[in-house]
Amino acid sequence: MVVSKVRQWTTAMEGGGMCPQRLVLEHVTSRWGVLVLLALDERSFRFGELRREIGGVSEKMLTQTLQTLERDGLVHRDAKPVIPPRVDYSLTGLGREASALVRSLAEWTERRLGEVEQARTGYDEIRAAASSG
Amino acid sequence: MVVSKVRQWTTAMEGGGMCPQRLVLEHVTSRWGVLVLLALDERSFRFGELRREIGGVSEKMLTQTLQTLERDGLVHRDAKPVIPPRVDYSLTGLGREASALVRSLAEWTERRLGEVEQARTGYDEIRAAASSG
DNA sequence: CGGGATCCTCACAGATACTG
DNA sequence: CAGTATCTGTGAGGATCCCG
Repeated sequence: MVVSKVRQWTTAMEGGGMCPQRLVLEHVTSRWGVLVLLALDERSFRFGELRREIGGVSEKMLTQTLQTLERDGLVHRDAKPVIPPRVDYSLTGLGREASALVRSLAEWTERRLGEVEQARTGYDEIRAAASSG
Repeated sequence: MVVSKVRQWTTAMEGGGMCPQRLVLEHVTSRWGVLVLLALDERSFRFGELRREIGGVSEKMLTQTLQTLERDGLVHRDAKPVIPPRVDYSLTGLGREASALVRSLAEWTERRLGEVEQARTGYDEIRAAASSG
C-alpha cells in the first residue's frame, strides 16, 4: 500500500508544482469535476444539455472541466461535424472507475451529513460559550 | 441511491452557497485535507510534527484545515495545558471512515496514473499536430 | 510550541463578446 | 450550438508578527 506514505503526496511540490497523483485527484474532486462525473455516469450528454443538468456552471468552467477530464482520459468527446455543431460527452472506462469512487465518497457524505452537522453544532456551541464567558 | 440525482448536488447554490454535502466533500478532498487525513490515519501527530510530515503547508492553512476537520467531527484535538503547549491530533471514527474513502481514491489515482499520463500524451500530441498543420 | 490576527497576491471563477 | 478570447473580481492560500 504505497499511498500509506504521506510523503509521497507531499514532496516535490516546490515551485508551485504538485505531485502528479494529487493533480489527478484535484481534477476528479474539483467543484465541477465531481458533478460532471456523476452526471455522465447516468448517461451521455450534449454540452448545453450537461450545462443545464448541472446548473450554475459557466460555459467557460464546463468547457475547462470537460477538457481537463478528457485530457486525463476520463471523458470521451464525440464531436459530430454537422451544422449546428453537436458534441456528445460520455465516460471512458477509466472515467467510470473514477465516478464510482467519487460516488462512494458522495454517498458517504450524504449518509454522514447528519453526524457532521451535529458535530459542527457541538463545536460551535463550545466556542460560543467560551467567547462569551 | 439518492446521489444518482445530480440535481441534488447542484441546486440551491445561489448566493455563493453550496449544498451541504458538497461542503463536506470539499473539506475532505481539499488540498491539505487529503494529506491531513492520510497522515492521521497512520498515527496521531502533534501540530508541528504534522506540519513537517506534510511539508510545504503554512501554519495558517494547517490550522485552518485542522479546525475545519475538527468542526466536521473528523479530527480530534487534544490540547494539553502545559508549557510549552502540546496539542495532539487524531482521527475520530467518522474521520477514519472518510480517510478510508479518500485513501481509495488516492490509491486508484496511483494505480491509474500511468494510463492517465498516457491519455494526456495522446491528447497533447493530437492538439499539437492540429495546431501545426 | 501552537495558533490568532493581519496583510498581500495571484490563480481561478464568472461575465461578456466573438467565431465557425 | 459549441466553443474561444479577454477582462475583471474574489478569495484561497502564503508570509509575517505577536501572544499565551
